[in-house]
Amino acid sequence: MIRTLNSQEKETLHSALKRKGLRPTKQRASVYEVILGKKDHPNAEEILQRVRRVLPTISLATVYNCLETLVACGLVRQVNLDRSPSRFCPNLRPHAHFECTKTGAIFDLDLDETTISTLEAILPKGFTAENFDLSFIGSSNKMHRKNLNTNSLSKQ
Amino acid sequence: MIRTLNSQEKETLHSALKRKGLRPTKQRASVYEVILGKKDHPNAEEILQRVRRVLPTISLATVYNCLETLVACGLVRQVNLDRSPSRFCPNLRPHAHFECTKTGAIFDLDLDETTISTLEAILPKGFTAENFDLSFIGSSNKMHRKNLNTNSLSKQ
DNA sequence: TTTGTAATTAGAATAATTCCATTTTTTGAT
DNA sequence: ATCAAAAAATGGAATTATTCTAATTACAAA
Repeated sequence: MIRTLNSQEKETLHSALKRKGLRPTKQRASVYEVILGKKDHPNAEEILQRVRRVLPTISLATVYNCLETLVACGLVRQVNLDRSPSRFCPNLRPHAHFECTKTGAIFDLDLDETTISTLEAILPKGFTAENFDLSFIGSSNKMHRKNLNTNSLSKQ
Repeated sequence: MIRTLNSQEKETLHSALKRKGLRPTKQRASVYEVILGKKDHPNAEEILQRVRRVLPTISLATVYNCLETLVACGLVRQVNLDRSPSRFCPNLRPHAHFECTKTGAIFDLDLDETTISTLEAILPKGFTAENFDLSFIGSSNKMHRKNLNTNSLSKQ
């Protein structure tokens, strides 16, 4: 069940790479494809397993290289929860993460404008944030569906 | 310049340990002392260096053990920013962290009730958080004073 | 005081990630 | 197309934070 990039996604990838003078290799495309294909916040090792179904000889080092490139190009986000291996996420909207202690599932929680303003207001004068990270840990009654193709949830 | 625990701090430590059936050893007291003494969010290695001024033979493994114990007792908090080594913090009030990209300094940003409510309101129905982590990365014009004995800042 | 339990210790082991040297691929100029 | 230069991929070694293990030491209660 291997999803391929549609032409719009391909264009997004190619132009983001070109903007930085980087080449659109099949390894980079496959890693990007895997991250878009199943939005379950996989780590590098899991991404390696999935990419190998298409490129059986890709190495873990290359997966790390591709991930670094995709993050630097702003195409995917690196998510660090506590000290567990970094996970990767294609959701570029402002959002928080929720990790369910029962299932291990990670959900995106989209943030509305009001909430974002409240977060910005936490900063004292003289502080400028270029980025923030917000995560919750707890339990939820949402099932962790194997093929969930979005896990963004909003309030209510 | 070695600070020692005052009687109230000693009492806090001893009773928190006793509640879990753990012993108040000099290693645990020293690690706690170091974390209270300079609120600059040191990591395990930095804590080792500081504790060794008092207990020259303490090992890194013991520092890790003591930190785990103190965190489990709710006396200190473990702060993970990205994938850098865990840091430790004696501030038990609800707060966020701000890491300055210029100086590396980490500041506590205390959160008021309204902000905490806004954070809780991010969770959809069916989600219950037992904990959250909020951190900012950016730059600030606050100096990183070597002997800053508090780094909590509030809005304004 | 012994005696069992807990804590400390040094060093080995682990795990995620990065680094390094080599090979392969791609690009652009001819 | 052909070749040279640059970039990327590769496998394996190195690094780093942390945990584990086995042995020793300290402590508390009987």
